[in-house]
Amino acid sequence: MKEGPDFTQIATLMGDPARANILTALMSGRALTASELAAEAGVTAATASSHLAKLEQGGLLLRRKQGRHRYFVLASEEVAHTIEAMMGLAANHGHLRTRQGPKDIELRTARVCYNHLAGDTGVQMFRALVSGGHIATGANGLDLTAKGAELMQRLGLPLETLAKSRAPMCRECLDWSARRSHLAGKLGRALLTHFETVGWAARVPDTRIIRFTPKGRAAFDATFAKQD
Amino acid sequence: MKEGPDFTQIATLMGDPARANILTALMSGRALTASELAAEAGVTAATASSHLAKLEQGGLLLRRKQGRHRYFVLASEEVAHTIEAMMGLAANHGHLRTRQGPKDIELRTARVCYNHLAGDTGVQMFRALVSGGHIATGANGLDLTAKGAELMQRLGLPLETLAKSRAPMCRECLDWSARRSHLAGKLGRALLTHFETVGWAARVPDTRIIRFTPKGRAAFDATFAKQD
DNA sequence: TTCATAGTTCGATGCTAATCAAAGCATCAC
DNA sequence: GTGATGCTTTGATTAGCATCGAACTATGAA
Repeated sequence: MKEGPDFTQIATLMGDPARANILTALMSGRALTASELAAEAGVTAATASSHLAKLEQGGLLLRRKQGRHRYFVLASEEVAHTIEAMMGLAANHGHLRTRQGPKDIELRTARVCYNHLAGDTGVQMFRALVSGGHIATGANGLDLTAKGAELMQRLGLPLETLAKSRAPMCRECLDWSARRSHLAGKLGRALLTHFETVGWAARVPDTRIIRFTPKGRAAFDATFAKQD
Repeated sequence: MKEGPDFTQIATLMGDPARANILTALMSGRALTASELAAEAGVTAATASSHLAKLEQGGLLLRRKQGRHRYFVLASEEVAHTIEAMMGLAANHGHLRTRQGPKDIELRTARVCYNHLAGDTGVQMFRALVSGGHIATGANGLDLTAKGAELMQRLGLPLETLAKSRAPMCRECLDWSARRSHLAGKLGRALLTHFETVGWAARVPDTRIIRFTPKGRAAFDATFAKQD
């Protein structure tokens, strides 16, 4: 018995409310300082510092020193993916943090998941890319097709730069709200960045919400048409 | 802030060593009794009972009453998937439970993940199915192609029966040891059952290990050839 | 019926870990 | 330098919870 890796430490780290708040805040993909995270978690700086040390030690967070600030980010996309999976279980079981408000609806419509687009809009994009034959399952998992590369060129994504790093181009990430896959990986990140750069969408400050402009929404829908 | 579902309860449930042992044991996909799980977790029946109640309450387990026994199983494939993700993080960070022994190697070669085949062998099968065009990404995620259906017919899988339930036919599950996808979903389950039925492989009692017979291994490799 | 086995509930115990205030470092501004 | 800000360390306090033995309930066997 007792087969397989021991995940108790990781689970314990995620199981404390203050630490869960910290992790949730970092799901926005932004680097936040220790003080910001303390406020986010609703604890004093001392307590937060202790939590952050543990999270870093446990491999969930990375710490970057910059002047007298310490910035924290999630350690990897895999960590983000696991957190989304946990949120999925929680949502499934009715552990929503708040009553469904307008904010919650916006979250479900479009939000940041670590560094890529999630929510209904993210799922819509994923399905459109698949249906259009722009991404397809290859021997190494999901990958960009030639047709897909063409589309990205047309949109103006710097594919050559993306190709340089060895990280996977496409990854699936299970969306906690829509309960379907959306696109993660380098491409997912690049697309979200692109939408922000060209002004189709912008993040609502201090939240994970992404808000599309009317024009941006129209352009997005034209590019990634809804599937039945 | 505090956006998204609150996963602290779920994480806390997974974060206790006794409960983690219980969950790990149930990753074998078998239904185990309260006493068996108590032994597995290394605690008394009283303690285990308390843990099992909490796990059921938290939606991670299902309880089935049968005579004077209570059988427990994981509540869903999604729960299994989340646990695998946590194991992936843990393995990545060196929290292996034991030093790499022969048992560990067997686990990495072929094991049960909830109800389907995982480990190198599971990954091999997944890649072969994808390369051979037997499964492909469709609008609703991974799906069996016509060519794939043909293969399954040839193997003798009861596709009609499978098609009846509304659960997804194919799902990807990230393998904690190989760090690649293997096949879950109804098809994944049916294939593993098939291998056992036709005697290609058998479970090692009281473990998650699956051991292939020499003949079974040969047949498996012929059907699902290793990819580069 | 009587005994044995499976599981749950209860109460007591003890340990772990979250928390904060205060003091200590480190960095920046002046 | 002096003061201010950001963060960490230390030590004391406290609350929660895992644990077990023992009593209790339910099912099955003889």
